[in-house]
Amino acid sequence: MAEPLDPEMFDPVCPSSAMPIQIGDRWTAMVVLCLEGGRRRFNELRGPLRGITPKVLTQTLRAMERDGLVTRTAYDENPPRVEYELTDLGRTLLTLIAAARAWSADHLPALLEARRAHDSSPRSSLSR
Amino acid sequence: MAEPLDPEMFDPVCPSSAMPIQIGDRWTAMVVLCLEGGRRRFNELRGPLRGITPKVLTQTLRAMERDGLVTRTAYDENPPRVEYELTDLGRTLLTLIAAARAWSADHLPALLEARRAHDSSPRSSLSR
DNA sequence: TACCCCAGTATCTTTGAGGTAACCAGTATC
DNA sequence: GATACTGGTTACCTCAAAGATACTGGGGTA
Repeated sequence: MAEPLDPEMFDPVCPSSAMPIQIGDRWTAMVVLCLEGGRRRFNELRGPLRGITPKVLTQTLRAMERDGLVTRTAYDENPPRVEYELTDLGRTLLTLIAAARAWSADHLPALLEARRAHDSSPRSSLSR
Repeated sequence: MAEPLDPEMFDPVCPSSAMPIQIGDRWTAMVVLCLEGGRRRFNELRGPLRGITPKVLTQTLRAMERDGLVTRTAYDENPPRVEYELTDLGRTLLTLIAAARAWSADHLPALLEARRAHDSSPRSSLSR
């Protein structure tokens, strides 16, 4: 269906610790990006989504299905096969995600530097 | 300094239940919008941020200060006075927030309709 | 003397996000 | 025939964050 996903496509250091922008749940934007290239199976998604537990992936996908962002297709086979695909509505999030990534590219270093400076300032450990 | 803030500027129904885009913590984007028109005092922010408790507002502002998004200025007066103001970095979030709001204006109705349809579908309460 | 103001703290309860482990039904392996 | 494996999902528990409620402090006002 599509190229295999790059298991390193997301930096495990960044996700929610630094990135101040979030689309939907913590993993929604990454799922959208994983599905950008076409439909994917459940365990195919687990690779790039470093450290996501199957439970949380199920929750995320269910919520996205409910919101009309992805479709879920289950094939009556053995072993079972389920494929997820972006809807047109889900695809509209791509531009927004691109804007968020552009912001990060432009401004995240400044934010991290401010944080570092604040944390290492002697003032940050004193009472106000 | 600036016009008083409209206490109805945010819809208490929407916040995180429907809006699939989030900047920073739950309240960060709203704080940025409140500060867009100029510096504001602590209790001035509590009005439009319907239902925020002082504890959470303090936490939010402290985190934003740490990240270099706002500055905090305390005046040694009685009663005490503290003012918060957007930094240049904080101001860069405005375009991103505008993009998120534009997405919502364009697509949120479709998302909510998908959710409503899904929830009222008999299938949603059956086993898979 | 009592009370109010502002900008927060302190304490407790509730919510929910996430981790671990098990499940199912069929298929391959030994 | 018994065991292990497979993919997707579920049940159960834990722990940190969010929220509700109440209180602080110190000068100004009645």
